[in-house]
Parts: sequence; structure tokens; C-alpha cells
Amino acid sequence: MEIIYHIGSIPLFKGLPRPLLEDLAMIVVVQMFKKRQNIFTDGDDGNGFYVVISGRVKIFKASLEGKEQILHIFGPGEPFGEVPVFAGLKFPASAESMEESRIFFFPRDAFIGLIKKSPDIAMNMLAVLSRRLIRFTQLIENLSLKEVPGRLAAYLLYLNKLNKGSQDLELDISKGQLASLLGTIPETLSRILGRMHKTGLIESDGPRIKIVDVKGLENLAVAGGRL
Amino acid sequence: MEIIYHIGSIPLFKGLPRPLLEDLAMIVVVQMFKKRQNIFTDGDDGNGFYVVISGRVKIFKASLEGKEQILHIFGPGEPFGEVPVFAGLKFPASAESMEESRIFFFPRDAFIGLIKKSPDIAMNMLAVLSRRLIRFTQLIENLSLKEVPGRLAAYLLYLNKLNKGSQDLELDISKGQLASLLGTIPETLSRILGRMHKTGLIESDGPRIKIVDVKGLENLAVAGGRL
DNA sequence: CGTGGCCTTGATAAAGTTCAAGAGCCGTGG
DNA sequence: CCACGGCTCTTGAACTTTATCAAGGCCACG
Repeated sequence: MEIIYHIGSIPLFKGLPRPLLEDLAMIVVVQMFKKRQNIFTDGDDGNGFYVVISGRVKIFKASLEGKEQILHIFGPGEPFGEVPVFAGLKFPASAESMEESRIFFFPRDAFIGLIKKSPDIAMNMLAVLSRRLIRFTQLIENLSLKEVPGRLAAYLLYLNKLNKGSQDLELDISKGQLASLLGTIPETLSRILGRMHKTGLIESDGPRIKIVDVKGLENLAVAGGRL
Repeated sequence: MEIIYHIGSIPLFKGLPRPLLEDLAMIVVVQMFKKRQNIFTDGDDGNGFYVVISGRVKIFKASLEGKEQILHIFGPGEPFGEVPVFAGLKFPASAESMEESRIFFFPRDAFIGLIKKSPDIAMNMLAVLSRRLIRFTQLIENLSLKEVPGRLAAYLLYLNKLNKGSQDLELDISKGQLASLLGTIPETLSRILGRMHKTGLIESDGPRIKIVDVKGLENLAVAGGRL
């Protein structure tokens, strides 16, 4: 069945025996979201978690004044919204689709039953949560210890690594969203891109960015680097 | 045996059957740390995790210029340093004792073996990591969406809640360390405490702080409040 | 009684945000 | 086919917040 195929290709469920995949298929609920649709909101009660099958989802915190801080952007195969499954019941942040997305929902109680049967699922989930803690640690370091140029430099180098070292990058999110991800606002991001261009670190043309000076960016990305 | 008693009183191991506690006692390594002693450093390889038995430990990120951001302060019964056990191998932050502390160390491989035998340990650990994610989410919200007065107000209200609503608080960490926890520096913290005093939100005398205007603090603590 | 640590206070500087205006782009509809 | 409206992005100037640098006070401890 198609569902089983998708479930089997989720890293979280990698290497599970066929019968367990079938159990998972029994409890999954398939959901579709259009672009910019709310999936859950900070403070809502959660009674299960989600996995992106296609499309993209952002997890974020919003302030009253309308500023947002993006915590994650998740694509196919990535789970999200697990926290209420294991601790308390409320989502600590909000989730929204960034494009048309297909999402699998796994209800809490049935899923916990499966975990207790399979230490492998538990270990995989522990790995997922641990990686998320690493990501948050970096985000906190960026917000607290680095200035915006340093955060941007770190992000560009991250894209650079994703692209196996290619210095020709293409932003796959809008600059406004990138600002939210970096903990700043579009105006500031725009100015800093301009400054990086002027000082010869990058070349920039809309969403295409070319890294000219890797060393210079690495220097900036270290907490303490100055532009 | 004394070790077993301590292990049994760790929330992470709450409700485990006696034989499992004995297994844990077999693999534990007891360590003592004096005040301000390094336990592990950001980037080190980790081959196990820790539980505070007595004393206190801070987990933090440091920048080259010497600024630090405290991520957690852990006391008796609280585990730390679990991330390398489940994801990759490196600690994403550093740990240091804040006072003389007794710490139990559980080596990775033996512990993973126990987890696979006991879904209860796994579930408890999932809960621990999930709560940590909640804490990080709040920290990120504070750093990104609130200004320092808002962060301080939120912290005072947190102490207020810990003390079951008492408005007479006593800081149990130095103001310098509190500044690190709030993502700022001592000078700024000092000024803001002064301003809160002057505007009648609190009364402050060294480490003793009395909340005068709960509503006012709550208003500040919401992302968007102004002092 | 002096010395070092911690905290406070002041003056100054830097970084980032806000507000405002305008440019470029794209899809829609006349 | 072009004009319009709406969006994102950019740029400038003023302002706010926070950090930095420097100095002085307070207190505990030897």
C-alpha cells in the first residue's frame, strides 16, 4: 500500500520490521495543507505528532507585535510536534505550512503503545529529539553570542555545506523568512547583505548568492567576528 | 546500598523495578567536583551522561570574547549531558560545577543496553528531552522576541511561581550569573533592576527581591511589554 | 585593615529597530 | 497589451536598546 511505502521511507522509522510499519499504517491519519495554513498554534493541546511527507513546514514563535522567530523549517521525512507526546500536552510553538504539503499525523496513545513494543522506535525518537536540542543550542548561541552578520555568515556556510561545497547558492526561502530564521528583520538583513557584497565576501543577485570569500565568512561566523 | 538509594530517587529512574536499579548501580561511576570545576567542554566527545546528586551544575555556551550564555542550571536529581548518548558524540555545550557537587556518571553503551530492556527508561528519557526542548523554546523566545526587562520580569515571575506565589524572593545565583542566564551583562541587569525599583515594580536589597506589582511584571514579561 | 570580588553608576559607542518612502516584480483584469 | 495593485525588497534617517569602557563603592575574608 502507498501509505506503508511512505512510512517506511521516514528516517524515524528506518529499519523497522514490516509488521511494525503495518501497525503504524493502521494509526496514521493523512492530512493535506495548502500554502500558509495553520497546523497548530503555540499553547494548543497536542494529542499526537506529525511527519512531513511532501512540502515544507515552519515551526515558529510569534510575539504580540507581529515579529516571529522561526525555530525550524522541516521538509519531507522530518517529524515535528513531538513534544506534547512525551511532556505535558501543549505545543511550545506554532506550525504553519510554507507550501502545499502532505502530512502524516500519528495519534499519541497508539504511538506510545508501539514505542513500548519497540525499543528501536524509542531509540530513533531519542536521536531525533537530541538532534533538535543540538539545533536549538546553536540557535541560542547565534542569538545570544553572535551579531546578525555572524548569524548570516553561519547560515551561508551551512548552505554551502549542504551543497557539497558549491559556492553558488540559491535561497529557498524569502529574505523576509530568512530574517525571521536569523532572529532579525528584513531591513537589517538587507543592509548586511549589502555590506557583505561591498566588502567582497559575497556576490548577490536576488535569491542567488555567490560566496566569494569562504575564509572571511568563517571568520565572521565565529562568535566574535566583525564585519 | 547507598548508591541504589540515590539512583532510586532520581526522577528519570522513578518507578523502575529493583533489578533494573541494581543494573544501573553496576554501571554508575561516582564523581566529585569542587566549586567552579569543568565537567565537560563544548565539542568534547561524550561517552555517557550525568546526574547531579548534590550541588549544582551549569550548562553554558561561551564565546571567544568571554561572554557566556547559561542554558541550564541543574540541581539534585537532574540529568545532563545526554545528547551525545543519542545523537552524534559531541557535547553541544560546556558544563561546570557551581559549587562542590557529587555527580553520577552513566556510561553510554551499558546504559543503551538497559534502555533496550526497559521501555520505561526510554519513556522517561523522552520526557526529559522533551521538557528540555520546551525550556529551550522559551529561552529562544526570550532572546529573540523580548528585551532584557521582559526577560528579567519573566524570571522573577518564574521564581514567584516556584515559591508558591510568595512575593519575597531570594536570588540563589549571583547577579553576574543571572545576567548570563538572561542573555545580557551585569551592568545592564543592574540598571534594569534599578529601573524596576524606581518604577515601583519591585523592591530590591542585594539578593533579596520583593515583587511589589505582579500585574506590572506580567505585562512586561509578555513579548512586547515596555518598561 | 587592606585586597579582591561583585555590584553599581556614568559617559560613550555600537548595533539593531522603527518609520517612511520608493524601486522592482508579477499576476490580474480591463 | 498595458496598467494597476499588491507584494517583497531596498535604502535612508532618526531613535532605542544594549554593550563597552572606566571608575568607584561595598563587603567579606584573610
